[in-house]
Formats: sequence, structure tokens, C-alpha cells
Amino acid sequence: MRSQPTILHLDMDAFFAAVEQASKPSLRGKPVVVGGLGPRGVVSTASYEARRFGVHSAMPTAQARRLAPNAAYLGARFGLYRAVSEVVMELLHQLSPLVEPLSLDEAFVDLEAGEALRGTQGGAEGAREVGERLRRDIRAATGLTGSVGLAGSKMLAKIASEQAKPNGLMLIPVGTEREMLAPLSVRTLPGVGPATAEVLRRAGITTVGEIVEAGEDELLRLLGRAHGTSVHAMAHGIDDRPVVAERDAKSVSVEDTYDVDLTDRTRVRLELERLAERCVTRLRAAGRSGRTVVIKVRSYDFSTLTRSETLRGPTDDLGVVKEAALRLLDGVDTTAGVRLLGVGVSGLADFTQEDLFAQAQAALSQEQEAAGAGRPEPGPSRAEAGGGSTGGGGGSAGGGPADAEGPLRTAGAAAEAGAAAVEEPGAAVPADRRWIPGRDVCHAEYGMGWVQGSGVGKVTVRFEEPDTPPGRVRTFSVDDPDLEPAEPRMLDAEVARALAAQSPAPAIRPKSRSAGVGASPSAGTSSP
DNA sequence: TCTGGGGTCCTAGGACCC
DNA sequence: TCTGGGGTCCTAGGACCC
Repeated sequence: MRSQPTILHLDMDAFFAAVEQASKPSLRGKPVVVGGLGPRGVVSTASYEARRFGVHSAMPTAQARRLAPNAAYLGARFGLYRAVSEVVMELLHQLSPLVEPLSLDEAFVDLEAGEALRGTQGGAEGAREVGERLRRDIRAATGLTGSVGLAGSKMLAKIASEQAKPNGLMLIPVGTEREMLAPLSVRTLPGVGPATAEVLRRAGITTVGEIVEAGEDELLRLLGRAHGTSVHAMAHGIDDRPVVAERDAKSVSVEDTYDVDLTDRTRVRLELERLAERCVTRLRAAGRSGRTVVIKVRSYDFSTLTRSETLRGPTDDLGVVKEAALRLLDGVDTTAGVRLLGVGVSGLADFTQEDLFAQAQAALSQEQEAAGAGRPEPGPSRAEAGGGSTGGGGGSAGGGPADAEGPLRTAGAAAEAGAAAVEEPGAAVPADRRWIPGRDVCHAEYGMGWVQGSGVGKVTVRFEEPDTPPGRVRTFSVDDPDLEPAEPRMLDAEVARALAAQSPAPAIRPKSRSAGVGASPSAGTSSP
């Protein structure tokens, strides 16, 4: 705990929804819900207007629709949010080199590690000046609002920003934390979720002050050693965790929830292989490799299990990961129906070493192919212990009529489709002909707009851009050749640059397809 | 109306080694 | 032959966070 409130926590207000409102004039001041749009989708972010109807994040989208039937329901566009996030994070780095991002819309900054306090009057008021200036800079650069918390520790800075929301700043003077914490719910403390809160409630503890009264012995008895110690300390306002920049990821994983439970074993195996491909793609893109392969299977009844296998060395080889995943699946009964599948790699190494096991396995399967052998043996990369499963599934693995059922839609696909379509125009699945609500489009005659909705062969488009007045709605056939997907658009020049930089395609795009980079330099003209 | 996707950290039991 | 403790690795599950 330091003597001045020099730890800053920034939390952007209703971030995903606010970005959508910034890029879609007709949605400003209106309820907007961003999240999964499929039958099993959940809300990622609700705008403050939508929250008034009781909609909040993690709520099933179907439930949100009942509460707020007139809200705009949009699929998430992570590429755009990432671009905005980069601009915001850059502003934080101007305050201090010690920035700890928690997500796209949230970060800690250690102001003592930087120069930001230099030009101020110092102390608490100096910190406040820095926080207010940051909020103005964010607004100018992105048109969005964020809330700032300032305190002598991470926990208190985060609590402060939460209390400051929306569009505010709160500073907790050092020395006042105990009394400010006492009346708050135990859920305010980091690490106290539904389960812990219930344990505490049964012991008659519902506020932070009551945790203090209960004493450390009682907390340890209720919550165990590690958790009890930390919750007890937090309740006293004691939190010495440093701000840590740039943590390396410790695992990489992908998962999909299916709109309809999978029952066909061949299909389950196929989906698992696809997930392994996506997982390895991400792993390799990050320049990492890992030793432990994990699969996750969620059943029709939401019961979830994981199976893992640790290899003898780290790998980023698709064949190795795929084989391990399928081997793990062999030990899982999926006949009753699978709702979710996942594949992950953990135990990540910083380096990508030449993978001898993969080579050995490739050589082995080549031999077997040459010899006309059936299924390849797991190979030397398998864990020593994992001899359990006698691979009965060998017969179907050769790849048969597995694709007969056609492309599979998932809740995740709906959310990602917007970005995927932009980033992979030539993808096998015609994702660009799935008009996900919220996506930007371009019509040959009417110009730029975004998908408001689609169904029964029709797609409804609202023609407007970030810097135009609210626009008109028109309806087309889903296969109207005049209608094409377009790059995400954002008013602000900084964001446009970040967007252009992250696209794998050339940064300079033909004509007006780009985000207005060259067209109308509307740099400082963010919202009022 | 059921409950996403990406992570982190902790616990506990068993294997194995000294 | 019995008793034993400590450390590390692996696996599975669960709580929590955004």
C-alpha cells in the first residue's frame, strides 16, 4: 500500500456497445446489446440504455430480447474493438511504461513508474489531474467515455472506477479505505464470486465490514488457506500486488457451443479436429508451443469434463495436437449429446523448438502409408502413461462422408463471423453471405451502411456512416449482387489507422472501401 | 429462457523419487 | 519388513474474472 493514490484503473464504459453506437449514428442514445445472436448466445455488453430494461452481460440473449425487445442486437466485431483498444492503451502508455491490460477495455497503470505526475501539483490532486486529462484524451481520440479509479492499491483503484461509472472519476484518499469498504457487499472484493459469497452468507457475513469483524481464523476456516488469507487482507484494504506489464499467456484454447447438440460420433470427431486446427493456428501465430493438450466436452445437461495429456516436449504441430485430442476423446462417452467442444494447449514454452516428435510421427505415418497400413499409431509423442484406450475408432478416421451434413453453425461463429468475413474473404464457408446484424456493408447504389437484420431470404440495411446523420433503412434479397460486406468503419482517424494496420490485406484499399483514412480527415471531431 | 468464449489460479489425489 | 515425510509432476475439477 502506497502513501499516495498513484495506481490508476481505467474501465471503458459499456465498451463493445459504445463502439457500436459511435459507429452507428441511429443507435446513439438507444438500447444496444452486443453478444451471441444464436439460440444459445449470451450478452457480452449492454449499453446503459439497455441496462435500464434489466439486460446485463452474461445473460442469455433470448432472455434479453424478452426484456428489451426493441433494443438493437448486434454480433460482436472484435477486430474493431481491438483497434479502438489499441488507441486507448497507447494513451495509457503515454502516462507510464507500467501498464497492465486486463482485457480490451480495462487496465491498471502505475503512475509512479512514469513521468505523468511530473507536471502536476503532485499528491492526490496531481493524480486526479492526470486521470481527468486521460479521460479527455480518450474522448478526443475515440469519441468514447471511460471511468477512472485512483487509489493506493489495485483493488481499491478498481473499486473506485466501478463506483465512478459511467463516465466518472473517483479517487480514494489513502487512509480512508477501511471506512469506505466496510458497508460494501462482500461481492465487491476481487475473488469473491457467487460460491464464496454463499459460503460467507451462510456464516452470516454479507458486508466487507463483517469480514473484518469475523477475523482471520474464521475466514481461513470458511474459505481455506490461500483464499481465506487473501479475502481477509482485501477486506482490510491490504493489497500489495504490483502492476505487472506484459504477461505471457500460459495457455491457448478454443471452444464452440453448438446450436444443436451433436450426437453423431463422426461429427464430434470432425468438430474436434477443426477446433484443434484453430487452436494450433492461434498457438503458432503467437510463436508459442505447448506440452499439454486439453479437450473439453460439455454435455446436453451442461455437465462439463476435461481430459488432458502431457507430451514429452512442447509442440506446435497440428498433427500431434489433433492426434492427442482425438485420443483423449476416445475415453469420453458422447452418445447422449454434446453441447460444447473445446481444444486447448497449456504448459506453453517461450520458444518454438524443432519438434522431433512431430517429425518422428510424420515419418511413421509416411511409412505406414507406403506400406498400406491402416491407422497410424499414436507415435512417440504420446505420454508414457496414456496407454489406456484401445483405439476402436480407427475405421472411421480415414475421412469419409463426414461433411454430408453441411456447414455447422455455432454460437461462436455468429459472434466472430463479422471479423472473419473481413479478414478471410476467400474462406470456404461463404461467411460474407451470412448477414450478421451489426456488420458494415456497401451497396452499389446506396453506399455504406450496416446490417440491421436478416431472415426469410431478406436483409435489412441501414444506410449511414459514423459521421453522417441517422440514415434510412432498405431491404434487399440476401443474394443481391449489389450488396457486399465492407470494412468496419469508425469516425476517428487514430482508430482507422489501427484498423488498417491489423488487417492482413494491404493497408491502402481501393477507393472508398477504406475507413475514410484519406477521404475525410475528421481527426479531432469526435462526439460533442 | 436456460446458461459464450477466453483466460487465470487453486486444490486434491496419486505416482514417483529421494 | 515396516514406517514416514517431503517434493514434484500430472490430472481433473472448480471458482473466478472480463
